[in-house]
Amino acid sequence: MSYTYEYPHPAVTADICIFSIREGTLKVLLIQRLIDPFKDCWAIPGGFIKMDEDLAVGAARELEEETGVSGVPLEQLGAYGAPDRDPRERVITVAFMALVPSDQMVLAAATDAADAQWFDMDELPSLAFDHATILADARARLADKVTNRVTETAKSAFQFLPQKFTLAQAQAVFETLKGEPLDKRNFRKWIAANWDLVDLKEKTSGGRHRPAALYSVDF
Amino acid sequence: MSYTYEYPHPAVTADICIFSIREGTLKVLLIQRLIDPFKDCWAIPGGFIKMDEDLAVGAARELEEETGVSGVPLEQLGAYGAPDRDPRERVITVAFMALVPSDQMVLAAATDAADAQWFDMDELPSLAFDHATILADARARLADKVTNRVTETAKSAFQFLPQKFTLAQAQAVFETLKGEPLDKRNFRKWIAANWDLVDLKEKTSGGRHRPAALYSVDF
DNA sequence: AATGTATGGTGTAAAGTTCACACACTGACA
DNA sequence: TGTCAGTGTGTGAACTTTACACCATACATT
Repeated sequence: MSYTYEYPHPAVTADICIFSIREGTLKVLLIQRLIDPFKDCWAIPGGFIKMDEDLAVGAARELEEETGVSGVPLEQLGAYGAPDRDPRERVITVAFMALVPSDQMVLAAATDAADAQWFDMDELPSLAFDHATILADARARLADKVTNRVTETAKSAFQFLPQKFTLAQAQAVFETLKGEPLDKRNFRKWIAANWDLVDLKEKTSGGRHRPAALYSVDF
Repeated sequence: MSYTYEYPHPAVTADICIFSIREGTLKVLLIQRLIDPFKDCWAIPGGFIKMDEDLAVGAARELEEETGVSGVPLEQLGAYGAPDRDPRERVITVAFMALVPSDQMVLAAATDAADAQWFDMDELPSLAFDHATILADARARLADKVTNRVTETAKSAFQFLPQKFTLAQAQAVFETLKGEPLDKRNFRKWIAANWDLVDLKEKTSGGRHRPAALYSVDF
């Protein structure tokens, strides 16, 4: 089967930066490429957009195919289209990002991928194509979104917390996402002002310290 | 000549929202389509990306081809790719926006365009494809950029002012771009704080009122 | 010459936001 | 009963944002 056009057409892909928190640090999901170009190289997951699907839908499909995750709010970062970003042919990619809870995830290396792994954002391997640029842009956007406005992205931060959580746990999550330490008192004021926290009137126990109050969040 | 691929490829275009101020109101440059689909319909200028050019370069080329304007800082808005946005074939477009001084512009209807005209943003015709959506997004972004940060976009606001201008003239320009009235005293504080205004020690004359001080701006 | 009119030009106070910062509390454990 | 480790709490300074009203000056009109 082949497809013929009167004028040259670029290929269009969607690439998705999937962030998560594991072991208290910010991770990104990368796949190891099975085929050239950049065979064996690590890359952010993504793939070709089908002719009858919307960009966000295609990105979600690729995301689900390669990681098993669905239902995450994808945010578009923009299009990346330097002429030589793919050595095979002209490929324009539309980048998306998502923040997902990693415990719901089944890592399964799919087509075109030898492996799929979480990488610490501080210890990235060298990446295929211009993925390092895309990922850096996504990282900056993530930090921006998470604490500035009450967005879908910020909501998903709570996915890293158990149903009942302490404010210290919440602070740790937001610090990881933002990439910088936050002031304890200011953080508590912020979270109380911006989210609907429910004081569960329960306390943690078992720590060698004063018990912490447990909260849940309503959206 | 034809181009054949193993898998189907979408076409990729760049569309550019070109804003300007004419007669004190915000205008956008539209072209009237010469060919189907949407023949005779108005649309934002744009065209197909060449295989060897960067997205922004392609957008700049289309912009120059269709309007004669060059050297404007284009800002990417994002990709729009609903499967049915173009009835012919799958077309994904990358939208850009720019703010240009309209007096440097030579309006020349080019290939695919029967006419090119400035439209008042408050009196838009119905637009081809999903251009109404793109344009609405661009409008919102413009209002955001212009007064919030000292960006390239904000710099270009001064292109609508003569070299020597009064603060009232400047305020009118910024109000037009932002789409809402601004407080006179607060505006004067803002512009003095954020831009390097040079007091030319000259005054306007001829008006039936008190003369105004003239300024120029250094970047 | 006096008056009207149209625009130019100026300051301050209140409200809200952001940021920095230090110490007492309490349960677990030894 | 003492120490450890993390919990929990309030205020002031700096800054930003917003609201708001009156006199000044040139020209035109009478």
